[in-house]
Amino acid sequence: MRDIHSPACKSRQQAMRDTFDVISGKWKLQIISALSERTMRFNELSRELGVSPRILSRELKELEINKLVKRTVRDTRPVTVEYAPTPHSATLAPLIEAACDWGYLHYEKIAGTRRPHDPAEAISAQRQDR
Amino acid sequence: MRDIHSPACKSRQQAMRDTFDVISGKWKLQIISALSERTMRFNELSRELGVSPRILSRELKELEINKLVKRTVRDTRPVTVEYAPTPHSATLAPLIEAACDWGYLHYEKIAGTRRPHDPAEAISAQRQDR
DNA sequence: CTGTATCCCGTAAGATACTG
DNA sequence: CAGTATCTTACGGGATACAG
Repeated sequence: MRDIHSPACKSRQQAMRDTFDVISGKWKLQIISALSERTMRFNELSRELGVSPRILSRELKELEINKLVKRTVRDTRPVTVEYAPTPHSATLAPLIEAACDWGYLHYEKIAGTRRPHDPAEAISAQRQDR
Repeated sequence: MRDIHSPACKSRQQAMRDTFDVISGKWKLQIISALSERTMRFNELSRELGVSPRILSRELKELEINKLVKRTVRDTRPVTVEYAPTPHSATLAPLIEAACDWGYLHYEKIAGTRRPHDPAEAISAQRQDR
């Protein structure tokens, strides 16, 4: 949170954008979390998270490009594919921690300052439907 | 990054989703960063970030609902409106730090494993084609 | 089983013009 | 200056069928 105009902060802003380019979207962090718990095959992961094959396939490719999941073809019959977390995906832990912590903090802030009958309402206020 | 199935982690996942519901989108964190540097008026902010009035207006409203920016109408002529960060927006600092840090780390990881002439290419690889 | 190919929809985001 | 109104496009995401 420094001068947005300084070269140093241009980089910071850029780094932040890079991060969110890589991990944003509905599924990426969920996939990483799930695989961090235990490795899974394609369909297993699909069922576990409730994500359609098309989306899952795309997300896994992107994660693999960024070295955040490891894809292993197992020579079974029929062939199965095992997806696993990587050392690099473990480095996301602090970010995930910070995100969780802030989620709790924000909930307290918002829910705590509103009348009792509408807790957590503002938290998703920006999403009309869903 | 614990058991995704445990009750504790259900809450964690939820907290993470809450966080990203609030700060996701192309502009929210950029707005907060910019305002943390110095308070700005509406058009100033618009030009500074290169975001259209329509989008900026919407983003600022959402941020205000979540107590992440403070809107102050100044009694000038014509009327001007000053946007400022809040104490609550300052609590995002650790998350922003973590995101910046990971962005750098990831850049090193990806760029470092690629041929010198295409740095940062994989970082946005997932957005190129399609 | 592991994906791909199609088709569809809602929403984020941009461009531009306009109002108070 | 501070927004709002309209229009348009791009894309994320979902459903389903199907291919290897």
